[in-house]
Amino acid sequence: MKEQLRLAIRAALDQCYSEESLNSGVSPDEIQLEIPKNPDHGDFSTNLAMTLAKPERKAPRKIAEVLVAALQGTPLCDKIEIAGPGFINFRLTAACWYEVLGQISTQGANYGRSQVGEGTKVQVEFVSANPTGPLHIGHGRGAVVGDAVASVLQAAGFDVQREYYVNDAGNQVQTLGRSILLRLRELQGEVIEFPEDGYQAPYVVDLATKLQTEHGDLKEMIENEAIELCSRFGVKEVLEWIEEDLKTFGITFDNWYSEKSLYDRDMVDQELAKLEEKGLSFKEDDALWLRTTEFGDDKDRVLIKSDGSYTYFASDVAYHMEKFDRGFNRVIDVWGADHHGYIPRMKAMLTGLGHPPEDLEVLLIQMVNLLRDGKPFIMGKRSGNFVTLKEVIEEVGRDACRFYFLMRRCDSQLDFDLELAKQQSSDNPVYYVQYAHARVCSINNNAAKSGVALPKLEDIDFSHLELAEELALVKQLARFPETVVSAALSYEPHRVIFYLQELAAQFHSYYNRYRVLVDDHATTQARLYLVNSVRTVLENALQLLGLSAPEQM
RNA sequence: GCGCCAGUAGCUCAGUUGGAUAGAGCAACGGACUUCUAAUCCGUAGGCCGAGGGUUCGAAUCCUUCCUGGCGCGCCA
Repeated sequence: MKEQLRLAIRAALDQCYSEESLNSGVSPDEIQLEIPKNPDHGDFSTNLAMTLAKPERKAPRKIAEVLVAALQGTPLCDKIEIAGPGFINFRLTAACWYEVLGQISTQGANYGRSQVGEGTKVQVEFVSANPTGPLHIGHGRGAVVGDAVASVLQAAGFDVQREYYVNDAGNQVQTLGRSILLRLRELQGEVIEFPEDGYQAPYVVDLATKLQTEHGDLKEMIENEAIELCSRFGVKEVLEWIEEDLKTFGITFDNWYSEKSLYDRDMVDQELAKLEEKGLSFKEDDALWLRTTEFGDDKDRVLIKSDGSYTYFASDVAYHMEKFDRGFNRVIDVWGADHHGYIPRMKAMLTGLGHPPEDLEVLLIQMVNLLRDGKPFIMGKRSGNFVTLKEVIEEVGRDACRFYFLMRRCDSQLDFDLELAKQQSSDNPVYYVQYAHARVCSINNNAAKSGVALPKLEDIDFSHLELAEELALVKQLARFPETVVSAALSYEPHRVIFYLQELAAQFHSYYNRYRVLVDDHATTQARLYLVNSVRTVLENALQLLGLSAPEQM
C-alpha cells in the first residue's frame, strides 16, 4: 500500500521535471512516507516538498502545490492536502485499504513475511554461556532476544543460522573438573578443603554423584587424567541441561560450535598464521600480539601469552574469522553488556582483514536485576546463590517470561521481580494480547453454533465495513509487514510486541462497542471476515516471537 | 582518569531513525456485564523529555559541556 503510493509520488515528481514546473532534478533515494500521529493528517504524509525547498530555492508550500497538481487523478487517494510548513497529506480510498484483507487471506501464515533480506546469509550467535553451570535469568534475556532477532530476520527474507558457541576449552572447564573431582572425593568420605575459586554450587555435587555411578571412584587414575575426565563429563552434562532448558523456553539452535574443536582441527594456528602473513600481529616480550590499535582499539591485544598458552581472545578471533569463511555475509553476536569492552578489538580484527566493521553487529543485552518482593538476589555462579532460568520459567510461565524480556529495548536495564510478574499475571500484557486472539476464536465458535460458516473473500461486501473503527483496524493490519521489516533491519524485536499491544487494544475496543454476529447476514459476514483477519495477524505475530496463540483462556 | 549504555507522567517503559498538539500500561479517581469470554471497555487527572549551550524551516531524537545511575578498562574467562 505504502509502496504503491511511493511509486505514484515518484512518477509525479518526474512529471514535474519533464514539464519543467520543477527544475532542480533532485530525486531522493527514498521518498519518506510516514504515518502521521494525528489521523486528521491523513493516512500517509511526506516531507518531500520541504526537502526540495533548498535545491529548488522555493517555498515548501509552493513546491507542494506543484506536486499535488501532478498527483491529481491517482486512483489510490480520496484526498491530497498541503498542511503545516509543507507536508503533503494523503488519504487513501477505503477500497484501497480493503485490498489488505484479501492479501491476508491469500497469504495466511505468510502474511508479514517479505523478501527484503534477499537471502543474505546471516548468523546469529547467542546465549553461548560457559558450559559450567545452569543458565540463569540474564542468559534468558539474551536467549529470547537472540531468538526473536533471528526469527524476525528470517521473516524479512534473510537466510539465518542460529549458533551457540560452546566454550569448552578454557580454564573455567578445568575449574569445573577440579570441583567435581573434589566433591567426588568428599562423597567417598575424604575430608577436603574446597578452594575459593571452585564452583561451590550444589549442582556440582549432583554431577559428582552421577559421575560416581557411571565411572566409579577414579581412584586408579592419576590426578590430571581424572580432572580431564571430570571436565568432559561435567561439560557434557551441563550442556544437556542447557539444551533442555532452552528447549522448554522454545529455543533451538541450528549449530552448537565447540571451541575445543577449533584447537582439535588446528584452526586457531591456521587463522593466526593468516594474521601474521598480513602483518597484523607481532612478537614482543615472548608473546604474540594483535595490532588492534591501528584500527581504533586503545591497546594492542595478546593472542599467545609468553608461557605459550592461548588467550581466550585468540580462539575468539579464529572463531569469528571462520564465520566469514563459512560464507556468512553478516554476523550478529548477542553479548551481555559487561562484555562491551571487547567490541573495539573484534571490529579492529575484522577491519584489519578487510571486512567492513558493519559486517559484525554486536547486540548488547543489558543486565537483568532479579528481584523478589523488591529485594535483589545476589547472582554469581561460584557463590551458589542464584536462581536458574528453569526455575523462573516454571514460576512465571514461558509466554509471560518471553514477553517480559521482549517488551523493552535490549540496551536498557531490566528489573525482573518474580513476585510482581506472578502477581500481575492476570493483567500481564501477554494475556491481554492472547485474550484478543481467544476472543475471535470464541466468536467463530458462536458463529458455527448458529450455522454461520467462515465467509470467503468473494462473498464479502466491504461496503458493510463502514465504521471508522473498522477502517482503523484494517490500517493497523496493513502495518504488520513493515513493522516486521523495521524490527529486522534495526534488530529490535520489541517493535513487534508494541505492534501486538496496539492491535489487541484496537480489537478489544471494537469488540466492546460493536457486535460481530448481528441480524444482518451481510454485515455479519463482513465483520466475521475482518476479525478473522485480525486473528491471523495476531497469530502470525505471536508465533514470530515464540509465543502461543491460545484458542480459549 | 578513559570508554560503553541509560536518564521521558508517582512507577515501568514506547516514541515510526529529524516532523505537525510528546504516547501507552500499572498505580489514583469516576463509570459500563439479562447481548459474541469483564484476563475487557469508556472517561478524568498526571510532563522544564536530567541541566546548559549549539546545529535548522523544525530537536525527546544530531553535536558539545556538565550531573546522576549501571557496566567495563588483565599475558582472567
